[in-house]
This record gives sequence, structure tokens and C-alpha cells, in this order.
Amino acid sequence: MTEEVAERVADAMFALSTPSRVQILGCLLEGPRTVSDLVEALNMEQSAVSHQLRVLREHRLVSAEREGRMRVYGLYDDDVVALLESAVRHVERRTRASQRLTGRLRRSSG
Amino acid sequence: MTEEVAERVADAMFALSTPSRVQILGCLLEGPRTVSDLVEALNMEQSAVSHQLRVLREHRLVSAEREGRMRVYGLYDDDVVALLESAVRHVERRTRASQRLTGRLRRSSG
DNA sequence: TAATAACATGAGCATCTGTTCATATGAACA
DNA sequence: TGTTCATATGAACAGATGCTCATGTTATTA
Repeated sequence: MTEEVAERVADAMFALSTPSRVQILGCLLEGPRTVSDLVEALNMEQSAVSHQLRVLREHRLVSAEREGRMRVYGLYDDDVVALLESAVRHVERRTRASQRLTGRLRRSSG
Repeated sequence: MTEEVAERVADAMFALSTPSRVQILGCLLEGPRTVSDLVEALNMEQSAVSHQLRVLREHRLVSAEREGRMRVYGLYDDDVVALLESAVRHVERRTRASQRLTGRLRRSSG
């Protein structure tokens, strides 16, 4: 893996490295949403949501369209869906692995 | 997506959000490596490598075995390989998409 | 055109991160 | 046992990050 690829991977993953951003993306996974929708759904301040949406925009994880005076955000494309899903699958596998592990520990040495 | 899942995803992705850590993982993708191997291959200081290896260990992305006075690191399991590969695929798709985009821009408004 | 609604943006601050420097640990070896 | 090699760890510091507060921008409405 070249240094440049490593930087790009890190840059992309950085966008997913904060709970607030992941929550926004998780919300958009269900369909396009307005900023106010997100503010209400995620219990965050409007300014915080806008700031994080900017990061997500700059990393091309979401895209926006005007609609009147609102702005409707959605996942940038199917590649983002795929990336999100593989990330979620990873933590799900990790969760199951932990459960198996603690189960084993419980059975063996208490 | 629940708040807890979002936190776990963010936590996992955080481990991949730095070029140095991604480079280490990229190196380990080719096979197990000693700390000195990594230091040499990545042109990083030994202390920096060890610090980042700790982060990767705590996030269960790598595991270590003693071997004499060395320590051999490897990717934690196949789930990590899958995660890494999907991340790399993502940036590759993004790169191709950018090339198509700039190509289009060149052709149209120049 | 003034007021308002929806959103974006800049400044500032507390916190976190990655690195380096110095030192500790632990195994092999003289 | 003392030394050396391979690695880990703690302190500290510069820079980055995420949030809030205040304000700017753009589009609707009175």
C-alpha cells in the first residue's frame, strides 16, 4: 500500500470517526433528510449539525439539494452505502466475537 | 442506527483515521511483521510505531506474539482484512470517480 | 422592503491526538 | 550479574477537532 493510498484511506475514515457524523449518516441511510430533520432526530444543535454536514460534504459522503429555503441532504452515492454497511458489519462481528469471548471466559476461569 | 452502534462504528473507524496507522495495517496486510520491520518499512520512529500499535491493539485490529525479544504483529483476524479491503475499495472507487469527473469538466467547460 | 425561517460560517475555547524525548521493561548473552 | 537488544510507556508539547455562541446568507412571506 503506497503512502498516498494510506492517506486517502485515513482521510475517508476520518469522516466516520466521530459519533455525531456516523449518526448523521445512519439517519440518511433511511432516506434524504432536511437539516432540521437531523437536528430533531439526533438531538444536536443546528450549528453542530451544519458543521459536521460540511465535513461530510467535503469528503463527498453526502450531497445536498436546495428545496425552497431548506436543504435536503442524502448519502452521496451507493459507494457510501457500501462503506457504511461494511463498517457496521465489522462492529457487529466484533460484538458477536466479544460475546463469544466473554462467554468462554465465564465458562473457564470465572 | 442506535446511538451505541454509532459510537462503536466511530470508535472502530477512528483507528483507521490516521495515515500512520493505516500504513502499519497496510504493511501487515502482506504478512506478520516485527516492530523493527515496521519502523524500517514505514520510516517512522520506533516510539511512534509502538504507540500506534497500542491503539491498534486496543481496538483489536492487530494482535502480537512474543518471539524471543521481538514482538511479531499481525492483523487481528479476517474481519480486519475485510474492513481494510472495503476501505481501500472505497477510496479506489472515489479516485476513479474523480478521474471521470475531471474528465467531464475538461471536456465541457475546460 | 422588512421580517422571518432555514441553514451556513467564523471565532473562540476546551479537549483530544500524534509525535518526540527520555526512560522503563524484559529477554538474550557475555 | 551486567550489558545490550527489542519494544513499551510516560510526560510534554504543538497542532487538530468538535462544540457553542454570535452572526451572515439566502429564500419565503407579510
